[in-house]
Amino acid sequence: MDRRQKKTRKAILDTFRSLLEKKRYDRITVQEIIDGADVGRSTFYSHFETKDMLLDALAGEIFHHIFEADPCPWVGKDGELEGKLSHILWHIRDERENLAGILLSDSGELFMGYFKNHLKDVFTQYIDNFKQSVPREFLIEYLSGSFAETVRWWIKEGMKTSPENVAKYFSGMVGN
Amino acid sequence: MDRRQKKTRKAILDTFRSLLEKKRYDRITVQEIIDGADVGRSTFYSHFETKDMLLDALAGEIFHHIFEADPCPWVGKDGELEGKLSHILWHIRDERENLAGILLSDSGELFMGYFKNHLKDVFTQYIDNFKQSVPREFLIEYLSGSFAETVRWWIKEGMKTSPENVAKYFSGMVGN
DNA sequence: AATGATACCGAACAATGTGTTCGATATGAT
DNA sequence: ATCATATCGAACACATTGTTCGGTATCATT
Repeated sequence: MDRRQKKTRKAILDTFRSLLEKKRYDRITVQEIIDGADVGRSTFYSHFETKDMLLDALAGEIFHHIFEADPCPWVGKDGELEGKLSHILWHIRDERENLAGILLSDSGELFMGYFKNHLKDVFTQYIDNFKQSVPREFLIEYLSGSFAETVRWWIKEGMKTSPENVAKYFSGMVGN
Repeated sequence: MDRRQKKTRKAILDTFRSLLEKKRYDRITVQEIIDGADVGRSTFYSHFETKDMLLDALAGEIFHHIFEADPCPWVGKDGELEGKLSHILWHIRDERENLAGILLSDSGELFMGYFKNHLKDVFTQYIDNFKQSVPREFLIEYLSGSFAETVRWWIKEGMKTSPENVAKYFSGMVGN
């Protein structure tokens, strides 16, 4: 990828990110973004068709590290759900500067949506181990929402608890 | 209140509501609303300062019946949390035509936010009965989110289960 | 260092939406 | 019947959007 492209792309995403921490997504204008990034109007549109696609791109970059990252040595047993969650929590802590500002912002709900979608994939993979006394689809929806909410709380509280304990914590919360 | 005011207010709110079922909140323009409601531009702004305030008004009307309504005879014990939740679920079922379209729409997350805020008040009232092995604030946040998610699932599934069973269901889910 | 490709700039553009104002009209309450 | 006021509708200045295009700067390659 051309250096110039990388540079402008980064400038746009960074500006967008910092704007998101200050005001709601739908009040942010393309004008503000290109002013902040010091980029021409046409340049912006050559990188992103829409403001929505810029949002997708940002969410993608943020959650990529957390969910697509290679398995880490420092987290043990990865076959079980609790291990996987703990693994995810480690990555989240690594990204806390990037996540905190955004998940706790006015547009936080937006990113919670992306977050929950990723989590749904995870739980979909790991949920077979459970005996399902409730509909599978609901269980996945429920667990994703609950875990996302738990993480947001964790971040808001300053991540005092260790990832492993949060995972245990959560497991205890949802029972089974 | 003047008949004319009531009429236009209703026309605006109804149009807005039906637009919300078709497209995302932030893509809806005032122009579309006043066209649909067949109302003059200045009239709209004499009723609502902002599109956001229109949203507030709509959310207020929808959730008012559910949360502010008088205690009902057909629901028994109201002192306990499960009874209260069951009570709320009854009201939700009464409002299902109004709720379903909106909670399951593209702007559903927006209304889930309002919903969760109301629930937070409820849980805040009823939570003292619990021994708190986890921070109270988190517990409230967690329960509100979980219950809201449960309700959304309930609505999506066509409300086959009875309110009492959903309440029990939920209680079982969160343990304690 | 020279060359060709291409990413960027910046100005201009039509189109659409916003929020306000104001006099005229219609409909309400009494 | 009278007075108050809600609505209309047109006009307004202004902001935002998304596109176009010729010129300029920067890149990768040889």
